[in-house]
Amino acid sequence: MKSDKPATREQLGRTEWIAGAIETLADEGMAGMRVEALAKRLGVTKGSFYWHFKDRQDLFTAVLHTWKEGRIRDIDKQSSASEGQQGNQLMLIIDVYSTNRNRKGISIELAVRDWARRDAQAHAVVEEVDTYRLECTRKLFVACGFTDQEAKSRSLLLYAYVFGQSLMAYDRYDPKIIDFKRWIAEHIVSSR
Amino acid sequence: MKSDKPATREQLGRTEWIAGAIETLADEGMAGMRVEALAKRLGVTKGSFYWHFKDRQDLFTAVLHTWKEGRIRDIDKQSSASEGQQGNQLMLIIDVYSTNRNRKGISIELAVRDWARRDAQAHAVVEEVDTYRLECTRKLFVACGFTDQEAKSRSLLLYAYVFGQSLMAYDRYDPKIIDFKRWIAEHIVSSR
DNA sequence: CGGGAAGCGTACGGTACAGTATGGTAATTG
DNA sequence: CAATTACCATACTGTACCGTACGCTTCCCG
Repeated sequence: MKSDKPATREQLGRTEWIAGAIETLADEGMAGMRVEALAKRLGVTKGSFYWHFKDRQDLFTAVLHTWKEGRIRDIDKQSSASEGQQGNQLMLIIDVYSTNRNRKGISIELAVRDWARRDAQAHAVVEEVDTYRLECTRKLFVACGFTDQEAKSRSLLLYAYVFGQSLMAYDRYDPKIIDFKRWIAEHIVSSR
Repeated sequence: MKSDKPATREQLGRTEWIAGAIETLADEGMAGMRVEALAKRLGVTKGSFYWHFKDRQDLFTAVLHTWKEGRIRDIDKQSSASEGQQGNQLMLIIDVYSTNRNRKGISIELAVRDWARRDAQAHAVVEEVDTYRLECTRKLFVACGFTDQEAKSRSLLLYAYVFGQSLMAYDRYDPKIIDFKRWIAEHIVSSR
């Protein structure tokens, strides 16, 4: 029987494997999601992996599920704005994805989205997350006084911008890039 | 000696290999850029590949160079707007990257950008292309009457939006998505 | 204390791929 | 026509990986 209280385990479980896989996904993308490479990273061999997982696909499914749950939780946290602070909250969402403070999160985000371009399962998860995100920001925009249509448009613009921005190489474009980013954020959240 | 007039060749050259590689890049990403797989696609064996290329990296470099040249040409073409038509030209640029009409081009774009996240050479090429694009749209925005600062901000927003938009899965968000896209395009090009 | 199960290491077969070596063929050139 | 060259196929080595089979250890439970 399984111990009811794993408590302070020293051995690996699915959780640790999934966490390691997500780390690797951020660093190397799907190309790094190899059983033996992950095992090396965790300091074990693949004997452990095939104990906890049926095969690679089993891990992939678990990674997607874990990522989705994490995103949903983050979105819920970001959407809980006190009355009258919805505008600031939207600015904060943009900020989280526009700065280097969240480097790892962005890397995972991009890796999963690239994955989703060729994998139906990943695509479905991204679609769920996107729908949830767009819906939550829509409510924030509506709370800011925009019509439902405009709120939806601005939500789409907001997320498309932050994801696309993290794909570009604009470092040498202009040293005042930070000012442009602020202008854009305000232009998305407010009217001009 | 090399024939001065290759004329109607039936054999493969670097050009055909590069073209096939870019096709594969669009379909499968960097994961598909394998010598034997590319050879199969072209109906030859890797004996041909290692005649025309030193190694894989040689092909990669050539692919990046070819892609860059193509982008520069496209950008030049897009930037040559007749007087007073710069606004429409900007709308057209958004349209090209927002519709399924340019599916392959977008796929290549995303594949190269994902590549650039882990490869310095690809990153440098993307940076050149981005800088060139941002500069050209900046001029168009300036021609529309915006200040230089605002023109730069809008250029960054424009490209970040189109790239990010092609990363998202919003098909089930709202059937009127096309209206939202139009609103966004106008909001980026004009003021509100 | 004996036995079973959880958890992991090791060894193996099979596949896919990079790169090299070398051979074959058709066209070109002297 | 003989020799060279461009171009490609084939065969081979070495590596990396997936998945399986099986063995070893540690712990728990009766």
